Amino acid sequence: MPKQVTNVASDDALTTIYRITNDENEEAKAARISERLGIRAASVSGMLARLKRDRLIIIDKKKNVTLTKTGLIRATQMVRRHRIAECLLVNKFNLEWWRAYEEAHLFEHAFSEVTTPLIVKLLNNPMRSPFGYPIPGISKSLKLSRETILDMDEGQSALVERVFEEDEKLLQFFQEIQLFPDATIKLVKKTQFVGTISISVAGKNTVIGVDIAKKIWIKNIK
Amino acid sequence: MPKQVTNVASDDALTTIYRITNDENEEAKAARISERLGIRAASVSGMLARLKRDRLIIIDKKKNVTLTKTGLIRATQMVRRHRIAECLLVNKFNLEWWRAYEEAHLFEHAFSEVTTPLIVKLLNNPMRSPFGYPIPGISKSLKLSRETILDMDEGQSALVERVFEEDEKLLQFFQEIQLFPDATIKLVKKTQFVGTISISVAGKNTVIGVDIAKKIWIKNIK
DNA sequence: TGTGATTTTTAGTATAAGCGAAATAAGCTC
DNA sequence: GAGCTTATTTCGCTTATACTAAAAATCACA
Repeated sequence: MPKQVTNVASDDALTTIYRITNDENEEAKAARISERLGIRAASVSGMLARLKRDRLIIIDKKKNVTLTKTGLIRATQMVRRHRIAECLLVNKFNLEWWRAYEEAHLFEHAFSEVTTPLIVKLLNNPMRSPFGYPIPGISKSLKLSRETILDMDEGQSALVERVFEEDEKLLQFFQEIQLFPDATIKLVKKTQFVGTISISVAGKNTVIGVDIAKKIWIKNIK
Repeated sequence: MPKQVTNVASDDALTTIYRITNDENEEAKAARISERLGIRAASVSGMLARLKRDRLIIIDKKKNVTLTKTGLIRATQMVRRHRIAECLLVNKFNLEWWRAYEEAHLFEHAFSEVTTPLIVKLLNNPMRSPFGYPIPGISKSLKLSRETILDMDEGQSALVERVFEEDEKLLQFFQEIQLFPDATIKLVKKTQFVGTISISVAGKNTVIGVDIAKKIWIKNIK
């Protein structure tokens, strides 16, 4: 047998596939996975081959990766642990919000069948992560909004549902302007021809790029 | 570069060497490390070669392994994290005492420079692990007692300082008879010629083997 | 000192993870 | 459809970690 200590790498790959297909509703192509995991395309190719061999993923004719039943179970478990870890870190350890994603990445692999329920209990059954994502669990998980700021019209307001969580610099920016889940956001001006959008959060105006706008999902537009 | 995700295996080896030499005051031979890590002697040989190459250990003429300055720093850090994790698990997560060693083994690798201080704060600067071991830290750590039950005479009492923590079955037994750190233990009868010792803990008598007796360190004999 | 028993090392094998370079395959655009 | 560009795979290499089997070195003690 190989080292067998941890399956960190393959679990991470499964998690990434889950996020792309499930949370972002995008096609999971090898190139995308490569960017997200920060490893070379050639390495992803090998990784996908192993995951396929182990029947954790399926690769269709168009090279899109989807999780098999088993793969989905594994990925869901890891995502669940990750988000529980984020709650633990922020709510109990008082970790700075913007650091939670990366630090939770370390903790998710430490959670076991034995400890996870204890932590869930301590946290009082959290339903969402600090970034607004539902925590998949025993019950069916909450539905994700697919609308982003780009779907708003000028003058409309909405609630922030969730934000892209994998970029600490971006999270720090969100923190600065107090753009958190459940914050009210108002679209002041759309100037997509220059690639920017003016929003107002917590009484202050800010200009963000279109790419960033796509990373802020919202709900209850009015 | 290699995979580089974690150095779990070599960190574990360093930790084991630390425990054997420091906590148990024994000679760290490859054979012993092999037993503790649960890997074959040949694998230990390779591991030690790597650790030596990286100047984390020294192997003397008698094949005893000791940590270098760098190795000691690494090992101490891991032991520290491990014991903090034990405290967290038992005191905050309400994990069963006897499970703490193994579960903490998973958590220790999750603790970072950023999160460890937060957890220490939450735990209010713990000085000892649930099994009675000092938590090495910034300040010089507490001195370890080298006396075990075997050093007591019949009729004497003492306080349990610490117990061997790496065997869940044994820990469950300790829990049953309520033999915890700080418990008072009385040596009722020494019958070493049959390899057993009678002790009294929490008002109840129990007979244990000599090998087990060596795994209960005590202090304040009177 | 000799001789079994224990320990340690060597040799050879395997797997997971990565990498770079180069070859292929797929998509697009004109 | 030709030709570019991007994506994916293949090839060849590397390292860490384990294993088995066998050889070599050490120990223990009679």
